[in-house]
Amino acid sequence: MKNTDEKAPLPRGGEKYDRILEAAIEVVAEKGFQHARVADIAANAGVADGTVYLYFDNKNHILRAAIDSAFEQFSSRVRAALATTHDPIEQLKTIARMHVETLVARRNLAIILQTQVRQSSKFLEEFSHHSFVDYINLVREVIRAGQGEGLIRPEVSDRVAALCLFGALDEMISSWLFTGKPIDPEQTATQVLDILLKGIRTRPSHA
Amino acid sequence: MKNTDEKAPLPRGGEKYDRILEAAIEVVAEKGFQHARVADIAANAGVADGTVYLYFDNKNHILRAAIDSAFEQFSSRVRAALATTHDPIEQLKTIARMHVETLVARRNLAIILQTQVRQSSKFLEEFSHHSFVDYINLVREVIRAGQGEGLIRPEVSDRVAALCLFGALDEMISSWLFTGKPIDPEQTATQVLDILLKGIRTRPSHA
Amino acid sequence: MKNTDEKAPLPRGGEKYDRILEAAIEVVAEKGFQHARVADIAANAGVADGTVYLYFDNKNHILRAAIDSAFEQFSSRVRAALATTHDPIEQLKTIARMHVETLVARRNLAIILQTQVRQSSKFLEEFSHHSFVDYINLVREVIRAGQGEGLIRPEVSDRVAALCLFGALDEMISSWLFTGKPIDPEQTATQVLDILLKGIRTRPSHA
Amino acid sequence: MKNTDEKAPLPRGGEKYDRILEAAIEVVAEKGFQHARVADIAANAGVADGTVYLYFDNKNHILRAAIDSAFEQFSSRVRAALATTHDPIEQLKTIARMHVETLVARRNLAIILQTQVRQSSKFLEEFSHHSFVDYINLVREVIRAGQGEGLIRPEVSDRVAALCLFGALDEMISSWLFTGKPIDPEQTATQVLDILLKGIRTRPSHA
DNA sequence: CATGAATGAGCGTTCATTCAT
DNA sequence: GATGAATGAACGCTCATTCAT
Repeated sequence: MKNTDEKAPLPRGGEKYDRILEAAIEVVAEKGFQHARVADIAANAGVADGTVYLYFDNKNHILRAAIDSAFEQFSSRVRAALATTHDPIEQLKTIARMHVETLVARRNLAIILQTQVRQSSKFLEEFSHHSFVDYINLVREVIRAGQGEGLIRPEVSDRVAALCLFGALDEMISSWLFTGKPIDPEQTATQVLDILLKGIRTRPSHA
Repeated sequence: MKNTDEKAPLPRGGEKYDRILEAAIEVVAEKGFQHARVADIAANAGVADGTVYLYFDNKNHILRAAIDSAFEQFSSRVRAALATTHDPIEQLKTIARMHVETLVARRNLAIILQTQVRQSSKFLEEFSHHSFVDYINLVREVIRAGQGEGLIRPEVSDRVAALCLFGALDEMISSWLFTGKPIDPEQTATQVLDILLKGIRTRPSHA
Repeated sequence: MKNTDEKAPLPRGGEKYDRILEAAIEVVAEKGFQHARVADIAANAGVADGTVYLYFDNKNHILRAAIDSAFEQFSSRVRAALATTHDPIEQLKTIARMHVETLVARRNLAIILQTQVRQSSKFLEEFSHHSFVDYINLVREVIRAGQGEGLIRPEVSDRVAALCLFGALDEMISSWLFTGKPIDPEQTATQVLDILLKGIRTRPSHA
Repeated sequence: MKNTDEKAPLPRGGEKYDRILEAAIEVVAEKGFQHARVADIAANAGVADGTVYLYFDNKNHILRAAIDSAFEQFSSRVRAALATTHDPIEQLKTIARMHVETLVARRNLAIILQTQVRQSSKFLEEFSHHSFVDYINLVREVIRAGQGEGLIRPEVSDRVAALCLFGALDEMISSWLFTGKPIDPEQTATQVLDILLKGIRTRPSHA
């Protein structure tokens, strides 16, 4: 006889599922995860408190699902965009631009990524860090391709380069959120990439 | 009748004050701010629960004081180190190395800076974001000095460059904390700075 | 985003509401407001601690509601009783008798009125002093009616007379509670009213 | 061998003792007993927190001593005043006048008597209700004297009459404290006594 | 599937009291 | 006697989660 206590798997989609996810992003961005009450999220999604638990195991899992979903969406959009060119340098530009554009366009998501993601991986039961690693790997591949084509210095670690790019872009977003000053995604991405590609030092005259 | 509601200013230092601060850093790094109970911090500091409130207004202020104090210590140590050379490039190397070294040496502090600082400035009553800005400004000054001496490209925004440096270093620390793999601060700093200074692109032959 | 901070109005009645109110009167009469724990009240009402907060904003409001409700019930019962006669003297007798009878019958309520009401109006957020004033006004009207009919001395202030009546009755109740000796409501009311109506002085022979 | 754990009796007087008592009356009148912190009282008296415990067993005892002392002072002043005449009616007038005058002159004390005394006898460990009974007995004696001289109706209970007088005066004070309107002690006492002595009813024409 | 009333564990903070100096 | 830093028990309130309807 099977253990009938096993819980049926929760529905991974559906209209209400999405509404709850959207509501969670909104409320968590507004108040932070700890101060976002499940009741708030439910109210914002237009469902009863208990309904939330028909779609998610618990509060932590809502945030986890929201972050995962955001990363996945972003990752797949980037992958799609990368298909339009084979020039690794152009691809890096595309990544940088989309990164900034996406987060500037979805401020709530940006707030959550800035404030909650690091929390998540340590204190919420391990959000699938997976999707973040995926994204970084995407960048690393592009860099290695660039190295293969002789466009990027071979002695540079693709891992370090990818982290530098991500970290720099992230810091620009962070600064935008803190200062509140509007930024131009195109220009911001260009500035960061310019530095990453060419460095800030003046070219040694004829070394 | 004297107004007995005014609170005497709390002691800013002293043996117990320091013990509580240290305990807070340890416990918060371990469990996260929300799950760190005041009772945990008190026990860890070897004082009674109520004693904490002889030194801090409330739980939030403990974390705030810990972060502020960490930033201040770091900032002043960096300033001191910068005095040993006047070469801006060398100074940037010093900053990068000390940044990584300090956080690798104080893992708990690194965890808090990674996981709690962004939270703090948004959801706890504004930790003095001040000390962070101070640090960024320090880097900007060095960069501007480098531009003045013709060592750094003048068309680069010192603000963007400083944020890129900080973001990149931060991401390396973050990656270290997540993966758990030990890193060599010296080498890490060198790698990041190499990229920031020279870029990742191969030198266009003789364009 | 909807403002999820606005609180839905709490239910003003219902079975649980009443049970909590009754429990509060019992516990507060027994231990005093300050020593009455919310947990005590909840246990006494047979509900969980948190349930109390589904019906009342906070501990203070429970007491407030209890006092208000008691005054209102009493006030309306007295009003009803007054309709049975139009003789102001008889009406005063009715008021006095019901006042003593009601509180003797509900000892817990008497205790609360004696010990908590004055507290409430000064230190808890103003219980609706309103219902007390209502009661005093009722007495004043009866007295004025008596003056209109030439039954009560016109030079007497209706306010002072009403306060004297209330104060005297209150003191009898207070004395009963303190000494613990049983009293006969009918007789007590009669004695007090006799004094209020005729005074204690012997009639000056033929002045 | 005697039990050396016995506590030495606390000093019942002295400059600090009085200062603490005065401070307690002020603070308790202002904030209520429960919200009056021992630290407030100590600060107001200009002594250290711990010093309070050199003179009083605990917080409750401070209030108890304050109330007792007030009643005793009042009682003895009244007794002295009563010696100036032997006419019981005049004596009642004196009592009424002094009662109102004293409390109007010492508003803080009036507040405490209104709000804290009833509390005391039930919830603070029995303040010496004694001093209150003393006061009531004083009035009863005067009334009995009046009855002996044929000035006061013999069928009236001296206990009830005394309680009526006290209750009525008390209610006038209470009304003053609540409404905040200034009152004339002389006139107030006269009005109350007029009612107590002659009643509010018009004299039956020639019954 | 959906509801939302009910639950109760959990914790930050206060403050009367003590005692080493 | 006097001090005031330190103590730690006590409790109001919140909110994630459950479950009868």
